[in-house]
Amino acid sequence: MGVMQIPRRVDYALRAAIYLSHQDPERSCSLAEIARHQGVPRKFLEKIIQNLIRGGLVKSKRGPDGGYALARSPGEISFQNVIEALEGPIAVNVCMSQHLSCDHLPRCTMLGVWNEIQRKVVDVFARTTLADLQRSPCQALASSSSLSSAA
Amino acid sequence: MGVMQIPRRVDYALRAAIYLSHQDPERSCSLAEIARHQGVPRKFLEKIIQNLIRGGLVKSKRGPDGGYALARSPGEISFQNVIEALEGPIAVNVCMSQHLSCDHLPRCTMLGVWNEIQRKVVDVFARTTLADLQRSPCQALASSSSLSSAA
DNA sequence: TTCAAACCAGACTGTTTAGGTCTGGTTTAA
DNA sequence: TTAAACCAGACCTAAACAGTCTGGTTTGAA
Repeated sequence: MGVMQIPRRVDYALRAAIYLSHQDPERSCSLAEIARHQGVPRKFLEKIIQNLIRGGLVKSKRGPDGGYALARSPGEISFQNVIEALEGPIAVNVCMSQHLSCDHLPRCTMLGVWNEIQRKVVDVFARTTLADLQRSPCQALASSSSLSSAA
Repeated sequence: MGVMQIPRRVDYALRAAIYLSHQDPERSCSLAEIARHQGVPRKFLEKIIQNLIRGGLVKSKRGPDGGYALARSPGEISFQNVIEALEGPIAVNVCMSQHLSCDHLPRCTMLGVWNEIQRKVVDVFARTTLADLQRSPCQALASSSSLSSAA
């Protein structure tokens, strides 16, 4: 079950970022607070957030009453930013990653298809920011037409 | 490297199906022939093709001079058919798979995004058939605009 | 100044998946 | 009756996944 499925850690990172986007940006949220609200294992989340810090998306404050806050405004943090802070560049097939060389060239007829998927996926992740989720508390059944422009 | 990357076995299955789509449908292609032409490990490919057979996409002929051929015309075999024969239903996040239940509901604001990605990915895989690849031997640098209609 | 609440860093671990391989069948044309 | 081919499933190794553990360092406050 689940080809092309995003890993849990990415889901957790996005949850954390979204949580922070709802808070006062001046306030530091402790790890425990975020973990509790999002239902994510505390220590695992800690490691994940370090990636967001190294990626410049989150800033931290140490010491008592320390914690985390977004380093930029929610409108300036895209899903792609979060995902790539953890995973590096998105590549739906191996031929999409390493400098466009496919060892089965020049006869691989699939490249166009991978290209199209890649483009569409990255497009959604790039255009969707944390700010886009701040309204709409639950859109479980919506088919998200409001988020996408026509490709 | 490679979040949301399709596994090698899916790539191999598609290669094999595409290879068969180029052959005379009455002729049986041996495993060795397919493996050689597509540069896929022979025994691994054998196991993969069994999935395609169980999925009704490929038929086999046993005995000397036996082999494999497509069970339907190339225009009636989509990427989605091949992928799901191996992997089961496509689900870009866990909440997309198990009967639309996300344990963080009703507050998960991401569902709309996953939904959109899911829809776009499945759309491409569903609309692309083996017949679409029979012309265009190499479209490495094309951005595949001919394959997609506007979403 | 010392305590403790918080973050930081990296080693470690158990389970699953990926990507194959191996062994031993069964079918069937020559 | 042989051998070329497919069939079926157990097996294997390495990596990835999802966490946990241990032991730091920083810093506000008593």
